[in-house]
Amino acid sequence: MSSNSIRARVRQELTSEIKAVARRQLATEGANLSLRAVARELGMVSSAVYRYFPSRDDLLTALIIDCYNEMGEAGETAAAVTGTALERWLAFGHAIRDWALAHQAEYALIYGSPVPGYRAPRDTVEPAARTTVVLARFLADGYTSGELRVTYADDAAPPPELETELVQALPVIAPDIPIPLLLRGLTAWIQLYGVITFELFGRFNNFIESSRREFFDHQMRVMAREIGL
Amino acid sequence: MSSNSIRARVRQELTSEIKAVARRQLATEGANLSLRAVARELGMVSSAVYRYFPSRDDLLTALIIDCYNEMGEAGETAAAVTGTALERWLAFGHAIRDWALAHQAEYALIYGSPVPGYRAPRDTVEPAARTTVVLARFLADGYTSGELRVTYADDAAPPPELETELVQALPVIAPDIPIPLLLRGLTAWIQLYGVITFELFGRFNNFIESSRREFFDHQMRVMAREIGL
DNA sequence: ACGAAACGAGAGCAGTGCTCTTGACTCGAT
DNA sequence: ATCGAGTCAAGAGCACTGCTCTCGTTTCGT
Repeated sequence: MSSNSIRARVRQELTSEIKAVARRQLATEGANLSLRAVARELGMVSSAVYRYFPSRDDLLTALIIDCYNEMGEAGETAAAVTGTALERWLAFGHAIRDWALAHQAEYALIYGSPVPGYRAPRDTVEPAARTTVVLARFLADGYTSGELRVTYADDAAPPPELETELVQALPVIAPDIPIPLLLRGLTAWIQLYGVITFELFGRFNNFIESSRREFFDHQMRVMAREIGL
Repeated sequence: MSSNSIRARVRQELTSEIKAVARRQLATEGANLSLRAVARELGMVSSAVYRYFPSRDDLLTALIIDCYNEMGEAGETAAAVTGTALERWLAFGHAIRDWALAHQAEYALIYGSPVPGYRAPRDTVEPAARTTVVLARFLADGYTSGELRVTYADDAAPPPELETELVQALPVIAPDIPIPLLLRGLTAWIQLYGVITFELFGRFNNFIESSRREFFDHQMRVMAREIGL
């Protein structure tokens, strides 16, 4: 059978070996990592790498997909922990942040500036949505189970254009939650990644240095109250 | 006098011309713009550009400083508008967003992923702080004038390590405001740039498309209430 | 008017992504 | 066991990059 042939196995191993080396290079070179340097480190010639990834962008795509999946899995397992909704929310947030801190270059690759000239293929959108799906499910479950207790009494009503667009997107995001809760969830979503991005991209330098984890935790608790925890 | 010599004037003009071309290239090539391409577009040879910028990184630094100053100026003039504190807050936020939308590559350069291998020199920190200074002054003025009415009754107390670090940083950021207000201001600060970053980096694609301005406005109003407007 | 400094142009070096060709290897089917 | 097809690593080569150095020329301050 072809899938177990020597060639297929070697190909599989070499493919992940290339990705591993490329991810190590990502830390120092960022998105413009050198395919030739990867090949050099693996003791092969650059043209050989093209047997495994038809272009540098395809290698980047493979890395991006892997990173999205890793972060998504980290978020999923954290959110699946047993405990109160608040505990699960905090576990989720810290899981995302921990992964980002441990893989700064990878986080920059998937959540930082878009790589110029790179067009993300369709294969990336599903892995990219994993963490967002966790969050949406968290909101939906919390709402139907009653764990999220929010009163939207003094919420500013969204302008009609925004509301219709949100209603339109609701079925594919988080069905059966009210628009005000979705808006608050979006605030929390943006805040979560906003804090991480600011932290990793140096916005807290010479300002918040030793208590960044505490700051993140505080912001996540503020957002927890925002979504009704 | 040397500052009025032909050479000095030509040098001044060519310097800004190089920066202008480089910024145009920024849109298509991002942070890895080509010094040679810039030179080519200006009809000179690549080595000539090195008379004006000793390295590509120095050219990037010049662009970064210019961008910080432009955005800072946009924020300053917007915040100086006459009106209620809420109006000034909204004007500030939209000014930042408008500048970012009009200069997407430039925004990515200063607020996106750190350029690998690039170390920002000291000259950049003051321009970088301009928008933040506007915001800090806004908080301080609003607090002393009583325009910001916040009750911190059910605010979660920050952990002591975070509080001491914030107290330590308070004098250089926004003197004479209480820590709870500073924390809420940080939330608003992060949210402002978080929404813009998500919008520009494609996080809203296939989700919020035509009502992005309304969404941003809504988030800014949520944050306005957060800081007591 | 003269020496110094600044300047543009060109050649050159090492590196890059990518293509094409060449020869060796492995595979599945006969 | 053999043989054609597909796969592989290697190398040469193209156009590009940042950067350095040298070489005449121009401009400056004195």
